[in-house]
Amino acid sequence: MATAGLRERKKQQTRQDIFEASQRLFAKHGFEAVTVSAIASAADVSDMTVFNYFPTKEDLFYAGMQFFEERLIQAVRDRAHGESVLKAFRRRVLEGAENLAVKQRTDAILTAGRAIASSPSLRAREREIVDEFTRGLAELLAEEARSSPDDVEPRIVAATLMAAHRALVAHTRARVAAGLRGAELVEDFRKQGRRAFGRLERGLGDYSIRA
Amino acid sequence: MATAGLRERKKQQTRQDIFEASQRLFAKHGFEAVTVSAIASAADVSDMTVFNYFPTKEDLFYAGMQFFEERLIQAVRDRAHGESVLKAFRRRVLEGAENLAVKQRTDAILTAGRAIASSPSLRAREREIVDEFTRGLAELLAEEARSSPDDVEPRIVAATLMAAHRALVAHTRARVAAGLRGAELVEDFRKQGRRAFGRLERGLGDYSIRA
DNA sequence: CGGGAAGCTTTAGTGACTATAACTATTATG
DNA sequence: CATAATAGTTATAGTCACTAAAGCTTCCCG
Repeated sequence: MATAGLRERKKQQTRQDIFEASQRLFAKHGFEAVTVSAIASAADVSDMTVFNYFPTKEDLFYAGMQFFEERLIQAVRDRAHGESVLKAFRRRVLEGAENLAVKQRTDAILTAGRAIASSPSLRAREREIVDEFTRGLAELLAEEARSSPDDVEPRIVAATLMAAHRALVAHTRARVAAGLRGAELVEDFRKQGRRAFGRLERGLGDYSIRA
Repeated sequence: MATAGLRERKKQQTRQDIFEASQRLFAKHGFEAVTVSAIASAADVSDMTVFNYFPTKEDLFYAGMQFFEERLIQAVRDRAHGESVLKAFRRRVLEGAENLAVKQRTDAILTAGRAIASSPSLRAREREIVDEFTRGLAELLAEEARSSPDDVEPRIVAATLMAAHRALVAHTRARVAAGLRGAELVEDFRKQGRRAFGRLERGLGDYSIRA
C-alpha cells in the first residue's frame, strides 16, 4: 500500500494538487468568484480532469465534512451495551468540543462560514450531504430495530438527531462569526448541546403549551 | 381587487400561461427533459419573461407546495389554549388525510413523485423550501418562548417537527408508488403519523437501547 | 394625445457540466 | 523487450440555466 504503482501515486498527487489549488483560491476570492477553469489552471490540469476527480465544484469545498458524519454513524453502530442511540450520538457530537478553543479551528470555521453564507449552491450541497447521512443513519436504525422497511420511526429518529447536530453547527458558526472564542466558545457549545439533546431525550410533549 | 387594471390582469394571465404550459410539458416529458426555452415557446413569451415570473425553473414545479407549509405554521401560531406546539402541528398534518383517498390526488402524487425522483435539482429545491419553513417555524417558537435569539432549542423543535412532516410525505410518496390506494392509504398515513408524532412526544430517551 | 414608466424582448454573454474521440503514459503479456 | 491493452488526460464542441444591458412596446395618466 506504500507504493501502489506509479499510476496510482500520480493519481493521488493530481487529486491533492487540485484540492489544494481550490482551497487556496476559495480562501482568497470566495467560492462563487472562483471558476472551475481557474482551479484547473492553478493545478495545471484541464477542466475535464477537475470534473474527473470532483463531480461538482461544491465537492471540492466539502471534501472534508463527510468524514465527520461517517464517524457519527459509526459511533451509533458501535455503541456500548445499555446505551441508547441518542446517548451515543450525543457523546460523539460533544466529544471534540475542546478543539473549538484552537485558533486554527475557529479561523477555518469563519472563512468556511463566510463562503457558505454567500453561496446558495454551497448551502444546497450541504443539505444534500446531510440528507445522505440522515438516510444512512435511518437505515442503520431500521436494521437494528428490525422495523418493517417503510416504517417512519427510524427515519424520524435519524432526522431528529441530525437536526440537533446541524442546529449546533449552525449555532456555533454564528457564535464564531459574532466573535466568541476560546474557553467561552467551548462552554457555550457544551451548554447548547446539553440543552438540545436534553430536549430530544425528554420529548416535545411539554414544549410550549399555550398559557 | 376584482378589476386591477388591464396591465395587472395581463400580468396574471401571462403568469398563468407560463405556469400551465410548464405543467403540461413536465407531465408529458418529465422535468429535466423540458428546457426553459421550450416552456417559453409554449407560452409564447421570451425566455427572459419566464425568469421574470419564476426566478428558477424549479419554482414552476413547486408553485403550489409553499401554500401547505404556510398553513402549517399558521396552525401552530393560532393553536388553542392548553395545546402544545406538537399537538397543533400534528393535528394540521393529519387533518387532510382523507383527501388521500381521492384518485386525482394520488395521481398527482405519483407524477410529481416520479419527477422528483428523477431530478436532483428538484430535490435540492424541495430541501430549500423545507429549510425556509423550518427557519420560519423556529422564529415563531423563539418569539413565543422568549428564548434568547441564539438559543438552539426552538430551532431543534422546529427542525424535528418538520422532519416528522417530511418523513410522512416521503413515506406516503413511496406507498403510493407501491400501489397503495384509497382507504388503505388513508389508514396507513394515519397510523404512521401517530407513530411518528408519538415518538417525538415521548422523546428519544428510550429508543433502541442496546441489549 | 403626448410623455413617462412598466414590462417585455433582443442580444450577448457567463459558467457549470457533458459527450466524444484522440492522444499519451503506464502496465501487463508473450 | 516489443507490443498490446488500459487508464488517464486532453481538446473540442456543445447544452442549458441564468444574467446584464439596452432598446422597444404597450399602457396609463394628466
